[in-house]
Amino acid sequence: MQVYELLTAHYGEQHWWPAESSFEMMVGAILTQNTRWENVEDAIQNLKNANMLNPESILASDIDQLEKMIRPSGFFRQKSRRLVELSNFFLAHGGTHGLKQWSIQSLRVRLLDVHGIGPETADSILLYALDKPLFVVDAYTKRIFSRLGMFETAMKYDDVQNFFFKRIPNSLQLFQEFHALIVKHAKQHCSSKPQCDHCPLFNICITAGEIDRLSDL
DNA sequence: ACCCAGGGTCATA
DNA sequence: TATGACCATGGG
Repeated sequence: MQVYELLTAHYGEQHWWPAESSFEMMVGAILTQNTRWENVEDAIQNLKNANMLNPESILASDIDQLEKMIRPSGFFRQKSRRLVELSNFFLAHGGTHGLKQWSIQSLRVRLLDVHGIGPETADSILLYALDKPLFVVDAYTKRIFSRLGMFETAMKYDDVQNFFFKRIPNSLQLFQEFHALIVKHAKQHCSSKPQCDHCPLFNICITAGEIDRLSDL
């Protein structure tokens, strides 16, 4: 797909997800829900400093302590509960090694069954923590490609995902890079700038406010 | 003072 | 099925 070529030529290889372990990646996936990554980094650092970035410690801690550590990442009351759910799920399935034994589909169903894990969080975990090839759809993806006239913003998650499954090769590497590049582009170019210099994507700005203004045409 | 962020759940019609 | 409210902190 042409968008991928443009992005990768401009930004280079991303090598996502930024985490030192699979479990850390999963924690990050929960914490970054509708939240800037910079805030999540503070929360993760707090957990690391307290030696709490593992499922056993999270389950052993009381909820107040956990909430305090992840406060910078926002929504700390629901997210603390979600981390507990994640930890239970992680241990119940035999950790990263155990999880990797399952097929993509059964893993996805099980992840979606965890309270607080929706389609994007599930697919992110599958793609970046468990090395399962899936296309991750986020708000940026919808804005970029709807702006390019490929589909409507109102398309549902699974329909957008299938749109890409039909058009790009089924490759773990490609899926990992593609989503990372989309997020990279969103952060680097479209935060706080209506017009970007040397924009690799035809000056398509994809912040929430910008797309609303542009859609008035 | 306002808008937004690497979503998801729940209540309502 | 499909909207809307709500969650909460931190940066622009």
